[in-house]
Amino acid sequence: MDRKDLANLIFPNAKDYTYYEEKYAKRNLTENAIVTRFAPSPTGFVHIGGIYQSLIAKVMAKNGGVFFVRIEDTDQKREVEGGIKQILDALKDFDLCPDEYIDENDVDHGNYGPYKQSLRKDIYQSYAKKLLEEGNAYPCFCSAEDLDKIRENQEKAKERTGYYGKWTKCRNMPIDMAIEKIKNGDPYIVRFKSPGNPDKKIKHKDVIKGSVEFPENDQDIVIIKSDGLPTYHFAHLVDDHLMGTNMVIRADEWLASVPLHLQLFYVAGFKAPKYAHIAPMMKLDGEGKRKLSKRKDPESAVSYYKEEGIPKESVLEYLMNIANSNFEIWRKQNPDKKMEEFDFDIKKMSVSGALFDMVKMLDVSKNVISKFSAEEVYNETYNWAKEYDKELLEMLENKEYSLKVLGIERGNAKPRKDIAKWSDVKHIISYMYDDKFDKNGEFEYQKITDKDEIDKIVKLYFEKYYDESDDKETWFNKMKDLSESLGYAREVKEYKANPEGFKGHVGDVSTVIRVKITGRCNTPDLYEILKILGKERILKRI
RNA sequence: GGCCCCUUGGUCAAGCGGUUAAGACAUCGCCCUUUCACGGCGGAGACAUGGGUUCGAUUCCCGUAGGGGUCACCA
Repeated sequence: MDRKDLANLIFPNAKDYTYYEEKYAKRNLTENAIVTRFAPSPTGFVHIGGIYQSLIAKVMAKNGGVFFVRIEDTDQKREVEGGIKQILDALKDFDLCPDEYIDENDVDHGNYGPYKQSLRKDIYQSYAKKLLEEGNAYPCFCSAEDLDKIRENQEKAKERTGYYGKWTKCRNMPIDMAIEKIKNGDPYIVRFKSPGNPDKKIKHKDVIKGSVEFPENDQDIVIIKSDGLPTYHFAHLVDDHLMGTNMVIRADEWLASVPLHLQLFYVAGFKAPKYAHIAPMMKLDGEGKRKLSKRKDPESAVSYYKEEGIPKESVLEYLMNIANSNFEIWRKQNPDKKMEEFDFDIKKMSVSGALFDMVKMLDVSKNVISKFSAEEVYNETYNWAKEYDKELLEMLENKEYSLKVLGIERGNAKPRKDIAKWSDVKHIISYMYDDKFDKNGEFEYQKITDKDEIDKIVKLYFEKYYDESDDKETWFNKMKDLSESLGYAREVKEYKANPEGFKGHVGDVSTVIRVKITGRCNTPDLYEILKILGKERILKRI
């Protein structure tokens, strides 16, 4: 009885791995094209970090490379129904559609599928069989209790924990004995037989982190679990080899596994990909920082951005900012270029995690939205409202009118920057809608607060000065005339030069009109507001 | 605890042995402005710490402290 018999006993039906080597031909790409991937688990939660990773993967693959998505569903306990659709939808929402993927109906798009690990069981088993035959893997019969015991002893002896070297029980089990146990029906899993020596170091050059040095791996990690599915590590080896991945872009929590992964590739005889470990986004928590957490931080979910109405362009711009900080300088110089034109350099990515700064994200978003046309703002807000705000939706039903409202101070050289997210819009424009405006509300006036004075100003203005057909200059001059007639300065400068000589200035007076008509002391251009409101509606407000 | 990585203003960050140590967000002041926003100008604000190496260290080396990651039949 030899290793081959053992391998055949464990995987009697597995094809020889060479079958897959031939089936999945090497990709025919230009020399520097990057093949990379996003490999999420369908857990029902899409983390913003996944979008971040995909963004980077997508831009890395843009020059003739391939960006594919592979669903990592080997842990069936964590799988959630509809998880795949959620992931795909999220990518689509952010314009990050992969070149190759599997859809929610298990239909593959691409020639290197299945792009879902639970559908690749046979493939993994073929490769596990290969390792078994070569003596690079072995069945392990240790129970959970055995493993606990080993760990206990290790802790007692103050040695590293894990299944390795002298602590292993099954690594050197005679083949005949293993065969007998299997035939006997003893439960087992398959382990990798690590050739590593932890006294030796391996040097690895990470694309982002640079040179790192680790002790060699000597852990005999599990490659095939008792359910017949592979562990992440083994699936990574097989899938990324077969799918032709040449750069693995993943979260930096994987960095510590690099010695293992490199060893796996080496032992299997395959060329290892390059690794780029990206630092996670962090969040301030008391004194320290921690990763953005699914449980504690709503902004960790991609759904948050959709719900808040933060446009995808804003999120993407902000993420690009974090990824390559010189992006914002480029953006300033190239305000109208598409983000794809930015010369992204993965080597410039930060090695340590940045605090996620929502204030800055919203600032980025204000800039992004300020470049939108009124039509675009309208459409986006409308779509958002359809799903999240019925009241706003009603306000927007009159498109022609809404377009006017949203178009105030928009489209010129210095556009308004007051909208950071679609959920802001209702509050920003509400006074332009009569049913949202309560003329008897408690308004806060700025300088002039005396009720009689306010009434006097308003009365006089609408009786003597206001004319709907005035152009802006005339309107403005009349405001000055009004001010002057009541003892206020025509010009602010005039007032500042001689504050004793006036009751105030034209700004104070126009603020009274502004508050009376809008209920607010801060609004965009009052002339435009009055114009859009129209005489009839205005008079009802006074 | 073992192993690994990191440490420049409140935040994100340029910097690669000699700089007045960029820029952005936030903050403050001024200007512009009939309000606000925008825009312009300016202010305050940083190289964690102790040793080396060097003519000279934010930059290189070692230690200390702090932070983060990882040590599963989870990914």
